[in-house]
Amino acid sequence: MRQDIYIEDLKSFVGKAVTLRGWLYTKRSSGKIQFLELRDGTGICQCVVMKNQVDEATFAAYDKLTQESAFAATGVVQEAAKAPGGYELFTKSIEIISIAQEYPISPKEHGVEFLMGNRHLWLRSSRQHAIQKVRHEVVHAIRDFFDERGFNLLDAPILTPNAAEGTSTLFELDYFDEGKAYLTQSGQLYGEAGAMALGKVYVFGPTFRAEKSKTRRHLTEFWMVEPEVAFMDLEGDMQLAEEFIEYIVQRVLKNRQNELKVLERDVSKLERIKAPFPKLHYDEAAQILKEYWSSMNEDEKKERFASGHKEFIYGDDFGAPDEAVISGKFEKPVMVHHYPAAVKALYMKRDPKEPDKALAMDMLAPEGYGEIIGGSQREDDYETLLGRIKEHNLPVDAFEWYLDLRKYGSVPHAGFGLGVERTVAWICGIEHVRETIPFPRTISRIWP
RNA sequence: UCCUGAGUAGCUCAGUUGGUUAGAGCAUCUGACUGUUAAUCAGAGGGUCGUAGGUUCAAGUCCUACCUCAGGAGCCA
Repeated sequence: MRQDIYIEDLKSFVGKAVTLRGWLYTKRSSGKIQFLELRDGTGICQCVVMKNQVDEATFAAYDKLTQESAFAATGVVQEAAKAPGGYELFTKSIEIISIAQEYPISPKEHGVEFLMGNRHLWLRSSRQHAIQKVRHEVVHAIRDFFDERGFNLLDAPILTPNAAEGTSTLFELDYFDEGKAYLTQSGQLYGEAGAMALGKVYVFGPTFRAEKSKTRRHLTEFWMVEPEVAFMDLEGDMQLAEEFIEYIVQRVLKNRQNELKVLERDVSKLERIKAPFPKLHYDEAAQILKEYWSSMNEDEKKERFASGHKEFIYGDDFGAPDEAVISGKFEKPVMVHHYPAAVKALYMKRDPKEPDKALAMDMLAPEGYGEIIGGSQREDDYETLLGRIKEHNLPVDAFEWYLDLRKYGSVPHAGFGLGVERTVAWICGIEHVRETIPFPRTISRIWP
C-alpha cells in the first residue's frame, strides 16, 4: 500500500512504495527515460520515469510539467549513488496537481534587483532554502540557550512613545489622540524593567531603524535578541555573550551540516568558535589601529583613504573598516570593551576606575562580518542618569518610567543585543544580510 | 546625505574609432535521444537599447538633465 512521505524521510523507505508531493525543481530527459527533480520543502528527490514501465499519461506528464508545477509521484524508493541526495523514486505514476506558468527564475544566474523583486519565489531556491533552515536553527538555539539558563522571555512593545537612544532615526506614525508614536529601535529599556521584575530576561523581536544605511550589513527592519540580567556586571555580560555565541554556532554545526554544504561554507572556520574569546580593552584595540596606520607608506594610506577608510584618532568610535582591521587579527569573535564614554549611549555606566570609559562592549565577528553584539553594564544611579538625560537635552518626562527603575531598588545590571541577521550571514558565510531574512526591508525596498 | 559604478530580448551579458537588417547563452516552442546531473544535439520565435532633450548626413555608442538599482562612507546590530 502506498504512503505519503516527505523527502527527508526517504532513507527509511528503501524498497517501499510511497507517494511524494511537491514542485518540479528541474527536469531532464533522454527520450525514453526521464528525470524529474521533485522539491517538497524538506529536500529534493529525483524521480525516474521509464517509458516501458508506466502508462501513457504518466510518461506524457513530463512534457506538461513546467518548472515549479505541482505534482505527486508514486513509486518505489531506491538507493542510487548517482542521484542527488543518494535516493531516487522509481516512478510508477504521476498525478498533476497544478501546471505553473512560465517561471521567471531559471537555474542560471540572476541579478540582485531581479531576485529581490521576486523574493517570494526566490525563497524556493535551494540556497535560500538552506539559509532559512539555518536561520530557524539559530532562532531555536537562541531560545534554548536562554530557556535552559532560567531566563524569562519578555516581549517588549513594538510601538513606543519615545526614542530609546536618541541618536538613531526612527520610523514615526500617528497614534490616535496621543500624538506621535515610533517603531521600536531596541527593547532594552523594557528589558531592564523586566530584569528588575524577573531577574533574568530576554527580549526577542523585530526592531526598526530609519537610518539611510546602504551596506551589506544593514536592514531597516531586523531581529534582535536582548538579554538583560539583574546583578550582572560587564565581566559577566561578556562571559554570557561568548558562551551564547559558542552555543549558537555549535548547534548549527551539529544540526545543519547539509545546509552548510549547500552554502559551501568552510565549516572549519566555525568549528573553532569556542569560548573564551579574545577580549581587548579599547586602548589595546586602538594600539592595533595605530600600528596598522604607522606600518603604511603614503601611497598605501592614500589608497585606504580613497576607499573611505579614515585614519583612526584615539577617542573616536571604530568605523566599519577599523573593525575589519581589528577582527582580522583573530580567528574567533573578538570583544572590545571600555569604549570612551563620550561615543557611547547615555544609559551606559562609567567605570569608576576610568571615569572617561564606559562599561560597554562590542563583539566583532570574524571574517569581516563586523559587529554582531553591542552591550553594556547600565547606569544604575538615579542622579547620574538624570544628569545625563539633561546633558543630552532629552525630555526628562519621557524617561520618567525608566528613571523609576533607579528609584525603587536599583541594582547593578547588564545586558547586550545580538543582531540575528548579521549572525546568520556570518554563520552561512554569505555576502549580504538581505538573504538571511525572508522578506528584507532596506532603504530602497518594501516589496514584496 | 556624500563618493563610485551600472541600466541593451523574460533572465545573465557582449556590442570596436558613431556607419547597412542590434548579437550570444539560458528560458519558451518544434524535433532527436533508455541513466541524466545547469544533460546534450538540430531548428524557430522573441528588442520603444532606463526616460526626456541635444550634437550629427548618421546615435545602443557622444553631451546634458532626470529616474532606478548596486557597492562603499557615516550611523548602527
